[in-house]
Amino acid sequence: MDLVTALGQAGLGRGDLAGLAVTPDGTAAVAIAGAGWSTAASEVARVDETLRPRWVTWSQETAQRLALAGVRPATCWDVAAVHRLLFGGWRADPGWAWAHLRGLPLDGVPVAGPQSAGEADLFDAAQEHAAAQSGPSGATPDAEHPVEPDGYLRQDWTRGGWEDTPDRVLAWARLALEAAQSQGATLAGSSDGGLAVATARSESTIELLCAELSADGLPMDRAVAEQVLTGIIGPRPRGDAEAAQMRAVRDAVVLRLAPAGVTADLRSPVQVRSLLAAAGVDVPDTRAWRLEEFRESHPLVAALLEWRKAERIATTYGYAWLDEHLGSDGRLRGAWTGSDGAAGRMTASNGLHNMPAAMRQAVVAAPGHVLIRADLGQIEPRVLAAVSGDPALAAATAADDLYLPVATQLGVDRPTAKVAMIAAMYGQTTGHGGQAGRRMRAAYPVAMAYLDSADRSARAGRDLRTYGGRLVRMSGGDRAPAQADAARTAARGRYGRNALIQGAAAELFKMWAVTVRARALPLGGRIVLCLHDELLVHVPREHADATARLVGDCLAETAARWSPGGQDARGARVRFIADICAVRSWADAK
DNA sequence: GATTTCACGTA
DNA sequence: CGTACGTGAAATCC
Repeated sequence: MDLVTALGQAGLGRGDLAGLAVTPDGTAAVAIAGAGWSTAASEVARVDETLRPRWVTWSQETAQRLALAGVRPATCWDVAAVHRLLFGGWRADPGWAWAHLRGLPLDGVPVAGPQSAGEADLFDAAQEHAAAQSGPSGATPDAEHPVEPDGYLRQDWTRGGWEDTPDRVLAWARLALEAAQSQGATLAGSSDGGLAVATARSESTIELLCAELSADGLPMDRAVAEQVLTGIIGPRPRGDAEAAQMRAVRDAVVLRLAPAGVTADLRSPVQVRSLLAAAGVDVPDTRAWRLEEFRESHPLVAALLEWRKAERIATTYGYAWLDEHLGSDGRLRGAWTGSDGAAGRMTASNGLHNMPAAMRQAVVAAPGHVLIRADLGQIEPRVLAAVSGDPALAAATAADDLYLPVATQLGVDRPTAKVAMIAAMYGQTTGHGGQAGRRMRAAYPVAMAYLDSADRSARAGRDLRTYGGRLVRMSGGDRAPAQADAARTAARGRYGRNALIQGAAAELFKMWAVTVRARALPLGGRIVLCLHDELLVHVPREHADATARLVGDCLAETAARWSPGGQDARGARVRFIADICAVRSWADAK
């Protein structure tokens, strides 16, 4: 009997949990209550298309292995992602997550997984060693049981030693299922269980998207990228000598504006500070925002700031960057994570999240395709309205430009209203209060109380939870020093209020993104970039309009589920808006 | 050689 | 008008 039939007969239906483990070579195991199968990744795809269960995985690694085999499941429950939601922080290896679920003392967890690239080699060596030791007939006693008598996961399993026999792969899948069921029960019992479970699902499925983003990459035109670089730092040098000479030429442009006889290594902040002092500019450090006020009066400063721009491109986003990360297929690739350690935003490496704006013109759809660019408008104040349940602020979200009704309400102009709102959300350090600030308290007391509460808790070292249920740890670690001075205490308060807004915005964004991922697939649409409040979807040109509409529809649906409002005591419905357009190049947006 | 600091790109 | 992240080079630590 094939797997689809067997699972169907076993009663596995849409959305039901099914444990899934995949070995590096693409062999899979599927576990449901009371039964399990060893199979090929391609069978996982067939089951997904016909029965569409929610696959339970330990971490994004499973999705990465599936993506290599061309398998892209619709949904999952990722134990690591849900662990980060429930318990905060970044660490989420199986042994660590398991100990949390079982309520075991954390100092007893046997050995952490690899925490840095530097340890990867040791980790691999340990894996090989374990595999060599077990051998064809050398299974150690209890090797088939991943759980120790004391309740912790066995060290050889958490290190990856489960991959050597089909039975062990299956046991690992079964254990993931068990972990997920435990996590689900915990979430369902939390204060807003419905939202928490929904958040756990989107935070999980984002891990599938991350694996796909890493595998697919961002479409980029190498010739355009090289043109951009040529315009800023000159043509590609032919060798190290030429590169050094071009650097020297760029340096000379700045240094000839220095006082006679004075020179410096422009790459050394200490020497730059001395150089500036010799030119009559006395600054405590040489950061751009500090130098900005001297740009007009001192040509040396202006030249230095221009030099810094070019130097940034040359060192971080130059030809070496293209050579290293832009594939011969015209895709820029980096690793993606579904949630960072603080508020749970997505992160990406290799410059995907901090590419200079000038380079956007090189981000171009493939022939016959377009990019649908969608970015959320004024996401943070709208999120504040939703998570705090402030009826007056919720009413203001009806406007396309939220700051206009806020300005009217406060009796100030729009720029003042905007500054007052942002100061309230993130905590100002200068010019405390002010008239606009006092009026904010009067006009939006519920929202302000929400922020004040977050600020107080954070300063006191009490943990916070975002609207969707992510734990933001403020206790322990150096985030809450016993003898905090006033400045550090205030910084913790700002961190806390920011984490609740940024974190909730990230949760809404990810729920939107996984919805778009699912709905755009039949049109051939693929998300190719997530940038905190902005999505890029790569889609065949003939489906451009339909995809643009779909992205907007997905936002409306997601917002309605995420922040119901209207029919209950929460008050007015919060409106979320997105600017959506179809473009050939990312730079053409707006 | 590893870690910290400075600086700056993105949101 | 604050927070977050990732990166690279210099400075510093061990």
